[in-house]
Amino acid sequence: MSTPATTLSHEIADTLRTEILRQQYRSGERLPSERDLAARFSASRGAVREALSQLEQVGLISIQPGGVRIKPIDSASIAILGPLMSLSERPDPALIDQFLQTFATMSALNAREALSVASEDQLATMRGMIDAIGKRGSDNNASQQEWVEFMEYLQTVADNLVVRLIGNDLKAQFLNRMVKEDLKPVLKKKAVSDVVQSLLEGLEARDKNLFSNAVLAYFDALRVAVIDSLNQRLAI
Amino acid sequence: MSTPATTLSHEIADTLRTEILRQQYRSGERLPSERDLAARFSASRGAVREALSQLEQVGLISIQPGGVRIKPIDSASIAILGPLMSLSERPDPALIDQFLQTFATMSALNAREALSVASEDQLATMRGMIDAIGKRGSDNNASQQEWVEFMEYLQTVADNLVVRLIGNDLKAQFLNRMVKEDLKPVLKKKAVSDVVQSLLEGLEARDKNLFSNAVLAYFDALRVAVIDSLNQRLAI
DNA sequence: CCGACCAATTTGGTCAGACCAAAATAAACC
DNA sequence: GGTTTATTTTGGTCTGACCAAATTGGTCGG
Repeated sequence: MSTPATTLSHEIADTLRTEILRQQYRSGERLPSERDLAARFSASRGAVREALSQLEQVGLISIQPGGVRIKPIDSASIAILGPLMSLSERPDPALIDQFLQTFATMSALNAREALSVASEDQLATMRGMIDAIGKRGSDNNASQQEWVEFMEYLQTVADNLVVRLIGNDLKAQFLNRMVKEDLKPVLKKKAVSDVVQSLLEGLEARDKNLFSNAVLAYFDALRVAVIDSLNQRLAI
Repeated sequence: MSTPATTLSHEIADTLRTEILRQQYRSGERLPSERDLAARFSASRGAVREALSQLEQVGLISIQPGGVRIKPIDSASIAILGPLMSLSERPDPALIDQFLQTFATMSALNAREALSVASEDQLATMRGMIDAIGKRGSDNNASQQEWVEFMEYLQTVADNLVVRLIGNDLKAQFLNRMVKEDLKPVLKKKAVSDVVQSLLEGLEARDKNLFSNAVLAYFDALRVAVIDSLNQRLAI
C-alpha cells in the first residue's frame, strides 16, 4: 500500500495485496495456508490473520474453512485502486484517465445538485470561490487549489452522502499517488477562463446543465493536462 | 450487517459497526479497549482484533497505540453504505434516492463510453438486448432483469475499471437491501418504451448524449417507482 | 480404469496467557 | 498552577493449544 504501515500485520497485508494485484496467484486459486504465511513472514498466525482480514474486507480474497481463495480483481472494492496504481513505477495513463473521468462525473453530479438546492448565501459563496479561481488563473497551482476547495464546497452543499463516500475513497486512492508522482498538470488559461465564465453564467441563471457541464469541461482540461504530463514523463 | 457472518469476529465487527453508525460513540471518542470488548463479547482478544481490523479498513475507526478512536462517518468508505441503510427497520428514502441517482450516473457514464468504443458485433448485441427489454415490457420483473443484464453488458464494453469497482461496491451494498425489502418497483410502461426507443435511436446514430440520457431516464423512472413503493410502505 | 466411499491430514476459527513499547493517566514535585 | 515523573492502560505480537469443517489420499467395489 502507500501508507506508512507501521505494524507488521499491515506490512503483510501490503505485501500480499501487491502480489495478488500483480496476479501472482490465479483467481480462484488458494493462497498458502495461514501457518505457511506466518512462517514466510516470520510472524505469528495472529498477525497473518489480521492481514487476511483486511484483504477480505476489500474483496481481494475470501476466507473459508479449507483455505483462502483469491477473488477476481474486478470484483474487489475501490480500496484497491490506490495499490493498483502504485503497482508499476509509472502509473498507467489509461487508468488515471478512467479515474479522472469518474471523478469528474461525480463532481458534476454534485454541482448539479448543489446549484439546485443552494441558498442565496451559498450561491454568494460559490460566486466568490469561482471568482477566486479566475483571478488565480495566472498561477496554476493556486488556481487548482482553489478549484479543489470549490469542489469540496459543492459537495457540502449538495450533501449527497453516497457521492461523498465514493469521493472519499477515490481521493484516498488517488491523491497520494498524485503527490508521489509530483504531477503538476498545466491547464490552458483559456480553458480555465471559459469554465469560470460558464460557471458564473450557469450560477446566475441557475442553469444546472450549463453549470455541471462547466465542471466537466474543467476536468476534461485537467485530464488532458495530466495525461500529457504523464506521457511526457514516460517518454523520457 | 446483512451477510451471514458466520464467524465470531465478523459478528463482533457487525455489532460494533452498527453501534458506530448509530452514533453511539462520538467522533474522536475512544472505543472500549480490546480487552474490555473481548470481555463484553465473551471472546478472545484475537477475535476482537480481527473485527477491529475490518472496521479500520472501511475507515470507521483508527487503531493506534493508546486506543481505538472513532472517525467521522462521512470520512468512511462506501463499504458502510449497506450497513447504513440497514440501520433502521425501514430504509431512508432520501438515502435510497441518492444511491440510485449515483448509480444512474455511473451507468450513464458506462453507456456513453460503451457506445463510443463498441464494435459492430457489440452494437448488434446491444440492439438485441434493448429489444428484449421492450418486449418484456408487459412483465415488469422480467424487464428489469433484462435491464440489469444490459447494464452489465455496457459495463463490459465500456471496460472502465474504476466505474466497475465502484459499481461492485454499490451493488454489494444495495442489492441485498433491495432483496430483503422485497421491493418490486413498478415502472410505467410508457416510460420504459420511451427509453427503449431513445436507446435504439441513439445506438443507430451513435449519439452518445441521446443514448446515455436514455439510461438516465430509465433510472429516473426507477427512482420514482422505488421511492413511491417505499413511501407507500412507510405510510402503512 | 473409474467412480464412490472412508480415514488421515490440513486448514481456518478461537481461546488463553504472556511480554513489549508507546500512549495515557495519576501522582509527585517545584 | 504548571510541569515533570511514575504507574497503569492500551495496542502489537508471540506461543501453543483445541475444535470443526474442508481437503486430500487411499481404499474398495464395479
